[in-house]
This record gives sequence, structure tokens and C-alpha cells, in this order.
Amino acid sequence: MTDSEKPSAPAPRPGSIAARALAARGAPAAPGYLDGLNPEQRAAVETTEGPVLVLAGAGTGKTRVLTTRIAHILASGRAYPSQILAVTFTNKAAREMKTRIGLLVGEQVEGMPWLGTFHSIGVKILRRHAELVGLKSNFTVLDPDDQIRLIKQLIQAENLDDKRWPARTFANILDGWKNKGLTPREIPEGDARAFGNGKGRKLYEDYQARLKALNACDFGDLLLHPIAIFRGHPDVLAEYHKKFRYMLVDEYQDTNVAQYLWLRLLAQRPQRRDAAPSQPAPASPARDDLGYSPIVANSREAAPLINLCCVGDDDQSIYGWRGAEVDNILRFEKDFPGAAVIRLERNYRSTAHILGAASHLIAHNEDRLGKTLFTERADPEDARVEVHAAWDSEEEARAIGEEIEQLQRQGHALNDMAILVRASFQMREFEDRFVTLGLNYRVIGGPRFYERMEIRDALAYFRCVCQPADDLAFERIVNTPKRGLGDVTLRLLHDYARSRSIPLIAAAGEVVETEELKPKPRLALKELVTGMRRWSEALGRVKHTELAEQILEESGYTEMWQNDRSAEAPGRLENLKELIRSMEEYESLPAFLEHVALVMETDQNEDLDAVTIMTLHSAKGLEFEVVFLPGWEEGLFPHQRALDEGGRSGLEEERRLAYVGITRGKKRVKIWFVSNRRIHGLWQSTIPSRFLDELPENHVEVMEPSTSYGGYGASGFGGYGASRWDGSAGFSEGAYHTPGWRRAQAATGGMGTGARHGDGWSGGRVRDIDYTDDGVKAKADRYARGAGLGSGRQSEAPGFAGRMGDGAGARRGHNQPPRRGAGLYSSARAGGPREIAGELVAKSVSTEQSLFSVGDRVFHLKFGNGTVAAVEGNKLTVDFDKAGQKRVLESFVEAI
DNA sequence: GATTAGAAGGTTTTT
DNA sequence: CCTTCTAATC
Repeated sequence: MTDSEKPSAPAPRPGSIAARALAARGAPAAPGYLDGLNPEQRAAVETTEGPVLVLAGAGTGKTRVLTTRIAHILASGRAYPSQILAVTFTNKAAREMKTRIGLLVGEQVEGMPWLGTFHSIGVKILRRHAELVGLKSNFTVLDPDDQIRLIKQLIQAENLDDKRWPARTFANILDGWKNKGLTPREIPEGDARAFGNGKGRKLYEDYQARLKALNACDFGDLLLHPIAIFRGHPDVLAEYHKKFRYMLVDEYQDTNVAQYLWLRLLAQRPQRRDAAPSQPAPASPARDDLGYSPIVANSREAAPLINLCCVGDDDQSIYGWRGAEVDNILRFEKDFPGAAVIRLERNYRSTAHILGAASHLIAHNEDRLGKTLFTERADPEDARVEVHAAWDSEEEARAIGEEIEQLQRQGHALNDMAILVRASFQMREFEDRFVTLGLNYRVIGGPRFYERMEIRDALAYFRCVCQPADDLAFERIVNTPKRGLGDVTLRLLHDYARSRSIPLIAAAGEVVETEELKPKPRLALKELVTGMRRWSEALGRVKHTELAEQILEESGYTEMWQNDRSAEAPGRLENLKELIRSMEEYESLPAFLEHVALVMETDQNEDLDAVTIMTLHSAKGLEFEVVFLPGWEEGLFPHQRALDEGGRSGLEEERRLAYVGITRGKKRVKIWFVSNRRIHGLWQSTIPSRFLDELPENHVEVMEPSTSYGGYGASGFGGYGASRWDGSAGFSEGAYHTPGWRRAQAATGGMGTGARHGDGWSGGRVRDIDYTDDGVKAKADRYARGAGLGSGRQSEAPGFAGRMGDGAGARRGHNQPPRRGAGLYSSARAGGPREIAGELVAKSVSTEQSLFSVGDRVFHLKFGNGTVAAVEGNKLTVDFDKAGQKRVLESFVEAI
């Protein structure tokens, strides 16, 4: 045990006279840290004993409660810092918590070794007992990339076609199993059969065996191994039972089954009478089958106290798709009978309109514990939640850009504004627009620093040096830079290593002494091997930052990039320097490596004033004065795939996402939807999201389209006919059946609930953007240089020549969205019949004979009358009288 | 072994 | 449409 407990002077036993005395002492004059808490928050802080569930709605001071609670436990002498287990999901949350506790209790926070993420605490526990699961305590934590490479090897070893059975897919399946806390033996038979010709279970077993051989584990194992240890070694578990007096869990709604089991093992003390603390879990992940009886807290006899406090918000559970079990939070009271449930509903963040809109929306969900946020702020000046329509996504970006500029002119900081999108492909249009506007923006969630190729290569070198058994790292760098050590050499090394059961590096060391390799590769390998030996030997002797530099120099890695002519090379070298710099804070190379494995993140430059663009998922927990929510269209949001695969609960999760989005706004929330969006390069008609119809009329304002683009459709909502807001049309609860909904359907040619969108939506990536740590600058520079670094993208920014005006299509090339309405622009453009590929595509190509033939006159709801120019299956090419030539689906037109 | 053409596939993501 | 990865070249 490394932490600084003082067993000689235990904290007063809760409930003891000393404890009560302490509490009483605090009672008359409440300590300062309790000031300013509302009654519910205060209850959440002061109910220290027994299980507590705090349902903390968005913006209700959740973190404050958590940190104050810890401060209170410490200040009242209930426990020492080292006796508190406080778990979060992200490093960021852990860091913030630590800082804020520090503000309350000062130095004491430094004595809290058990404040961290599930995974970092898992690592800590595992390092202490690694040998119990067959690892050495200096095991490596594999990152997903290594994991996939390893799985690929295994799939090939099984003689499976790695095309048909992609490693990535198996990695996902594996992840799912581990999220559920399942060991190879426990996975459902069906699952096991479904992958790789029934070899799923075998692959899982092989994978685990391989990890053990590599002295490594993956992220999932950081939870699963401790669970196995706790189950198999009651003495170890007891040690932790004794240690942790108070447990706190943040974002409880995001916990998966494995995390639940982990927590439960720690929280559940053995009962006196039926002393069976650890029962084996059966194969099924279903909670009721796990063999746990509810924990009876503070029950008669000696059942020890479980001072577990979980904080969460079922309405913000948005990670079901990656294994989170909302059910964990919904069942808390059953799991822990007698639990105190405290609701925090007083919101300090948003206006009444925003809260009203969010609450009304989320009320459409059935699976929830039910909370209603309220605020005391009542400012008649507060803006309602705005709903805007745009013709297409380009206009959406343009209009939002304009609005942001206007807000900026009014004195708002860009830092106070955010654009929250459902899917990352939506970001691009905003980026493009902002670049042409010269508007600073920052993208959250791009490729992370530690995921960059050069960084991963460098780390692989370090890993080889620190952990000679790390074959994966060795494989990564054996021929980087190019040394002429290709497949042949590697295969030989593998065979050699396997036959002797030694790691690759060791094998390499031996092979170079033999005649097995040709002179050239032999020499190259020898140089690498001697380098490794030299570096390993220098490990404790030379300062780690210097050693790191030395490794990169001597291996030729730095040189490789110096000789690289490509545009990215300088940036990569810069990143390598940054890597070395960031090592300063750590004591040694191994210490740094551990940090890297768990904390895959880069600090964003927050000094710069910039609009934030990010996904709704990554926005959870944040707040902004002004929030833009674009893309509220069926199929995109709610996402088609969530609907298809998740059914009602999928829809509910999407709705929670919408709720999260709205509740990020403090002052203003502006929702947008468009009528046409480009999906996979093809333009598709879209219909407004059902969530729009679930917003309450009295908190929402439907905005008229700005004048320059107006003129389409009869009402404000482009082309969709009247919406429920602009008439006296009644407002009913039925999500699918509001007048607006039905009209929208009718107006788009009877497109169902997205069914026609084929197999889903998606889009390009923003990944090519070569962000340095400061995304904003990198992107701007790239355009400033004129020479595009990436592929295609720069072709869309025509030089910079003439900022594209706001008029329609400065950039419209041959792929255009359908022109709006009755061809506003149809004859305005220069030259001849334009090639218009505005395609409305359905994947379900009917083989039937078309009802139409060339020359037929047809009518299309959006494009008006036209003449059929060509027929191709169920797709027609139509020369519209006003809108030009388009390809449309037969079902979208009718004969006239 | 490096370059290049073609195919596949394209929600959300932390650790 | 656009990116990414693999297979087929030189």
C-alpha cells in the first residue's frame, strides 16, 4: 500500500460518539463550505451515511455537491483523504474535481490517491495485484490501435479471411463483452458463434492469452481484472473494504455492467449470516441473474455501512451504444434498499425558456425517473428557443456564420458560442464557412495528440526500451524508419520467438548472432538491437527527456521526418518536440508511458477567442451562452441508425441527446433544420426532426428565414407548408402525429419516417485536418498558404479569390443541391444547360418497369413541372421547367 | 519496398 | 462525395 493512511489513528467510526460529537460541533455554526448550497444540495452533502443517489439535472450544481460532500467528509473528520474512493469517467472530470476540492480543503486533496477515473483506479489496483491474474506489475496498457493489430494477427492465425472478419469488428464485439463484464467462458453461445465461423470464443481466449504473454492488458481489463481479483481473493477484497469508507461515483448513468460489478464488489460487504461474498457470475449479464441480493444497508446486526453516493442524471444518459446501462441508475433504489434519493432540480444555468423547452422535450421519454428542472430567474427579456429553417446545409452554415458575426459585433465573445452537431461530418460545412469568413473556430474531438502517427511511433520506441516484452511496439517500429526489414525478416523473427517462447526483441538479439538472415537485414537489425540495449541500459542513468531525444535521434526517426518533403513533416517534428516537452512533468519514461496510456488527450488552446464546434456527445457537461443546434432532421437527428437498431430506446437516447444539447445553453438556444442535405455526396430531401414537434409552443419561437433567401414555400418553413406553430393548429403530444409532422411528410412526397433514406446517413470525416494542438491556427495557416495540404478540400476554396458572396453558388460546382422553390436561380447562371446531379436516392431500387417514359410531363413537389429526359430503373432524369435538370426518384413525381 | 489505382464504407467515443 | 485501407503494380 503506497498511500498515506494512518492506521494508528483511524477516523471516528461513523455513528460513534466521537463522530456524533464532531457532527454536533459542526451543527450550530455550519462550516463555510456549506454556505450558498440550496436545501437539496445541502442534503446531498450532509447525508453522508448509507447509500445515496443524487439525481442531478443539468446545471443543478452536481460537481459542486460532489466536491463539497468530499470536503464535508474530510472536514468533519469522518475519513482521511486516502479512505475516500471517488470515481469519474474522464480525466477532465477527475482533474476538475481535484482542483475544486483543493479550493475547499487545500493541501488535503493531495492525499487522495483514490480520486480518478474508473480506469486509472483500476490500473492502480491491478498494479498491486497483477500477479494474481498472471501479469507483472509493469504491464502495458494497450491502446486500441495495438489491440486491433493484435486481433488481426489472431484472426489470420485462425486462417480466417480478415476481409470477411475484420479485426475492427471483433474489437467492437470484444469491447461489448468486456463492457458487460464477460469472460470468454461467460459470453453467450450465440455471440461466440456469430463471429469468424464460430470462432468468437476461441479468439477471445487467444486474445487474452496473447495479452498475458505480452504482459499487457486492454482498457476493458483494467476493470475486468480487478473484478476477477476481488472475486477470487476475498482477502484482497476485504482489504479494500476496510480501506474505503466513502465511495462517490460521478455520472452514474454512464456506468456499464463491468463498472457496476466493480463498484458493487467494493460496496457490498460480506453479510454476517450467509457468508458468501463472491459468487460466480453466470453467463447472462442480466442484473437479476448475477446472484447478488440487494444490499441491505445499515441493517440490524453487523452489516457494515455502505457509504456509497452515486450522482447522475438518467436524462443525460447518452452512451448506451457503448455499453452504458441506464438501468444501473434506474435500479439504484432496488439495488440499495433504503437508499436516500435526492433530486436536484433547481437549475442555475439556463433561462426559463430553455428549461421549459428541454423539459417538455424530455418528458416524451418513458424510461426515466422523472425530474423537472426549474429556475427562479424570470427575465421577460429572455429569448425563447429559436427554430430556424434553411434550404440546405450550406445555407445553414452561412446563416449561422452570419448570426455569430452579428453576435460578435454586439460584443459577445466567440468563446461563449458553440455549435453542437449530431454527427461529425456536419462540422465540415461550418469549418469551410468559417474559414472563408475568417471566423475563429475550434473543433473538439478531432484526432488527438497521442493518436498521431509520429507520436505513436515515438511511444513505441519508448515502450520497446521500457518493456522488452512489448512485441506490438517492436513490430511497429522495426522498419520505421525504413531499414529494409520487411515481412520476411519479421516472419523469421516471429517463428524464432514463438519456438522459444521469448519476446520478439529478445529473438532479434539472438537472431543477429546467427547466419539466418542475409547480411543486409542482419546488419540493420543488429544496429537496432544494439541501440535498444544501449537505451535500456541508459534508462535509469540518463534523464528521461534526454534519453527520449537520444532514442529518436539515434534510431533515425527524427531524421526520417527531417528528410520528408511532405507538408506535414514540419508539424510532425514539432509534435515530437512537444512530446518531449510534455515528458518533463513526469519522473521517468515508464511513468510517462503509463500516463499516456490512460490520458489520451491534449489541452486545447483556450486563450484564443473562438467558436467551439463539437458533437453533442462531447458537449455533455459543458455550457455556453449561445448554443446553435443544426441538423434537426429526421434520419440525422434522431439518427436513422439509432432508430433502426435501438427501436424505442434508441429514440429515447436520441431524445436525451437533444435534451443535453438544449440544456447546454445559458441564454440562447438556436435550433436549425434544413430541407436538403448532402449525404455521401448526394443531395437528399429531408424532413424536420420529430423533436421539433416535441418542443413546447410557449417557449419556442419559429424564426422567419432571412429575407434574402425567403420566398420559398408558402410559409416560413421552407417548402414544408405551414408548421404547427404558425397557425392555430392544435398541438398534440403524439410525436408522430402532430400536424406539422404530417404535413412535413406530405410535403416531401410521403417520405416515411426516414425509411427511404436507405441504409442510413453518414458523411465524410473532418479527420484530414492537420491540427496541431491549436486547431484554429493550423487550419487558418493551411488556407493562408494557399497550397492545400490535404486532398480535395482546397479545391473547394477557390484560391481565396473573392470571398464567396452570400449569393447562391460561388462554390457550386457540378454537384448542386436542388434549387429552392420555383427556380429562383434557374436561369441566372451563365451558359447552357447545367449539369445538375441533385439526386434523391433510394437504395431500394425497384426492378419493376418504370411508370414513366421519356417525354412524359411530370410534377414534382419541390421542383415543379418538367419533362422526363431519361429513365433508369426507378430513377428519372427530368428537365424541370424552372429548376433545371435533375435526377429524381420516380416515386417523388406524379404524371400530369 | 514504394507508389498508385480501386473498393469499401462512411453516428456518437472515453479509457 | 471523400477518406481509408488493401491489392496490384513497378
